[in-house]
Amino acid sequence: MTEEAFLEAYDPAAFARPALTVDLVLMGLREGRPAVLLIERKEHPHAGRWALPGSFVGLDETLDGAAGRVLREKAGFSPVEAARTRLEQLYTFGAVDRDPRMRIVTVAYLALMPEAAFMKALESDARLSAAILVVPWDGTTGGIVEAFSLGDRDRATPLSFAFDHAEILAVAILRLRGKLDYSDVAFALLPEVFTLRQLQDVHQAILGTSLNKPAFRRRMLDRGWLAPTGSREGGTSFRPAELYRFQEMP
Amino acid sequence: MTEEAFLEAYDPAAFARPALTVDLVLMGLREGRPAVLLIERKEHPHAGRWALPGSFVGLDETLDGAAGRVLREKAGFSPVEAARTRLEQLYTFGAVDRDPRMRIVTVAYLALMPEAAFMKALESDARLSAAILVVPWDGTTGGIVEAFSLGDRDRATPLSFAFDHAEILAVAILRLRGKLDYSDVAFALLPEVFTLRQLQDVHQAILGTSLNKPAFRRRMLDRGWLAPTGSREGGTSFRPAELYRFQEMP
DNA sequence: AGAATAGTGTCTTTCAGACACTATCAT
DNA sequence: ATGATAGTGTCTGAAAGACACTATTCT
Repeated sequence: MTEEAFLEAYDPAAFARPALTVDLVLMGLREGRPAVLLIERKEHPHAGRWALPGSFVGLDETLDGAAGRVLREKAGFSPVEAARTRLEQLYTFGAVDRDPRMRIVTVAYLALMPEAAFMKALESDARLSAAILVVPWDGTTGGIVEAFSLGDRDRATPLSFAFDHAEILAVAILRLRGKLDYSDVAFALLPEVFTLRQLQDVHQAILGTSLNKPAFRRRMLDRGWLAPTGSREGGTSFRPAELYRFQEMP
Repeated sequence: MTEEAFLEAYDPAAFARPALTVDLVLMGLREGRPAVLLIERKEHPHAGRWALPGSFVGLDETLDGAAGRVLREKAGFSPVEAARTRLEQLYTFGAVDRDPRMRIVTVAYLALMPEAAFMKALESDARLSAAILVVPWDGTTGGIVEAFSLGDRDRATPLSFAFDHAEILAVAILRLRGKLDYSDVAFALLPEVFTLRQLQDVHQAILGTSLNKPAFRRRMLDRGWLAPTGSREGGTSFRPAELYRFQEMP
């Protein structure tokens, strides 16, 4: 916009333009590590490789709207579940040759959900598979993200990604790490009520490091985001932990 | 991409698609505050309002490439200057009605430059004007950005923005604040060599707060990003300060 | 000498890391 | 009682804020 020569282009079809899609990093936690939902491509190009679920952006929907639609159409979320999922724009990828068929620019989104919703989405659509992400801790640089099928216990054969989706995943993990301790992203990966131990596990899974227990508890409780529910977890064979609920800053 | 029904769309013109642009927040510092370069719109819509420089994204250029082209074509940067300017993707705005003429999605970029380059760009193109940004310090929320013409010393009449460009500016300021103390963004607003006082002024201008001098110096020097040049600033009527140069982390 | 800022020494407070300790629950 | 984890008290060290002080340059 703000183009002087714009008026000449008033006919929307006058100029060739890139196609626009959204691609979603559907992220949850499995086995104490970040995990994503992927689709195995059946057609060319990149047949047999793993891709993020996505869709074209319609003329009459916002980017967030298109991302929400993918959540419902491709991950089997009900409108209520989709509204409860934390959806955040990540970055826009526009390399000229990122798709060999034609010029496609994609707006990547990060969708965070608790483990239960992650598993439900996985089961809702046979095309979806879950992959565990293994991210080397190399400080702040992009780093290479490796993904392994949930069944691949030995982490023997890493999955290969379609298009630039490995890059998108690397950006997703980095963003998550960066926002972890000043925002409330971690709570989007937890159920409604949770223990402090679970919260610490989430942080550790995202950071890929272990954290000091007393310091972590102090920091979390001092922040004022946690409201004790008064009840305790059940089903343990040891002392059950207090359950907390996330509540906005006052 | 990753659309099953994709093959049906193999004809690039088959589906109506949003137009795609880049818009640039050309940012420098003036009078100890953040300032941006804006273009006053002459045509409808939003004639008389102030807009960010931007352009459509060509089929054969990347997003970063299109942003660099705007830098050269609209801000009069030479290729060398453009390459030296720090250009960073900010966020992608896709509200359906953000442009009344047609559906346009825009990828916003933040371009940071030292004061000299900022003034040179301002003078290179008569259509460009500089505006001082006044951002209320309301913690982390979006907040309203007000802009005033460089000549408007009393800050009497705020400029009104075209399209959603006020929102884009708010995101830009917030991003800058967020990255200020873990990244090297501040150095992009300073000349090659600079004093610690100038560095502190940049931080204060972006944050909108004043900072503790000894603590600031300690933090900056301990980070290891500053290399003393051995020479001192000139032209002062008092003790001249040591000049430093930014150098990457080892 | 005086003015003005550069640059530092040090005290205090705050907070993270570490470790050990106590508390509580199921079996 | 035992085992296992929840949860806390406290020491230590690192780093920020505050304040006052010294240092250096120009006029």
